[in-house]
Amino acid sequence: MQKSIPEKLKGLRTSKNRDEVIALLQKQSAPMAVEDIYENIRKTNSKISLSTVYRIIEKLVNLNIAHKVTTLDDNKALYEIVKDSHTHHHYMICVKCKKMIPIDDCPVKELEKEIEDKTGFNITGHKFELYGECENCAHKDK
Amino acid sequence: MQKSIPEKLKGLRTSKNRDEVIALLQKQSAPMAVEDIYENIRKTNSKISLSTVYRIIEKLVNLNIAHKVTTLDDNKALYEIVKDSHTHHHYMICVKCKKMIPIDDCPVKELEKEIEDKTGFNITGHKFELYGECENCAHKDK
DNA sequence: TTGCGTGCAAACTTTTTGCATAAAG
DNA sequence: CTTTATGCAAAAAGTTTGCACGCAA
Repeated sequence: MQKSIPEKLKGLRTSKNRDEVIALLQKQSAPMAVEDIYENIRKTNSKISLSTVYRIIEKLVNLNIAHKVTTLDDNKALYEIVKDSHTHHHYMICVKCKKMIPIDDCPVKELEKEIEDKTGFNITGHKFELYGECENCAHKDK
Repeated sequence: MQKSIPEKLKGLRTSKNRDEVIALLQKQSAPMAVEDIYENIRKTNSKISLSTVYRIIEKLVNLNIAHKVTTLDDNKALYEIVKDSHTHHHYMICVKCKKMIPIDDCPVKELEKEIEDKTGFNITGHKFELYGECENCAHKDK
């Protein structure tokens, strides 16, 4: 079982900024860019700085509270809250509208075990993304 | 069936630089960063410029000769020659030594079809990467 | 001769860092 | 008090662009 976020934060000083970043990420259904996190928080907390957001994100990733997600079309990193293993999921990314659509559960788990046995690699994580046209975009144009 | 590289290049002017980039990428078993391509080619062709490499890579990606690969630990893009569907493969990335180890074939194909049926998404590509410790690093230290 | 491909330098974007100050414990 | 967290500005790192020139066709 995974530790809860408050457990993972144990030992650190409290920080309003950090709490706001966590709360914001928890509300999202798709990963967010650092810049977007910054601008969003800025609406209600005009003092936070971009470098603080970067530093908070770095910490959250180290504590395994957030994950980095990378996409093929974008040079900037996206982040999302780590889901525990049975809510953990992946995304389909529409190559037209760029929407990221969550896939309900993770279909990779069994594969992972198989490959582990076959190769002797000790697998601790994975990344899985699908690209294509979402229903909306497939119906439009053409 | 896929078009061959010379077929894909049809219509473009010949370019020594582009040929060297393609030849270099074809020799690799793991994807390369633009900077590495640049430095490698520079050893024998001291005149090529970094922006030319970027422009060549952009063209190769548009022509579907090369692919972009993104990894979680690195902010820079990596590129590799597009493999046709039956040699197409994925990587296990060692979180310690950062080595990228190819997984022989693509175990995702069936999954893809399944998800396509279930969701109505028209899947055109995917990304699949495994993270963990390679055999070497697992034996070392600890 | 036309215009694609290239080198060079400058601009841009994203991320990291140094330093002085504020706030937490 | 001591140390972590923060803001600001500057620096780095990666990528893109403008311009003039060379070379392929």
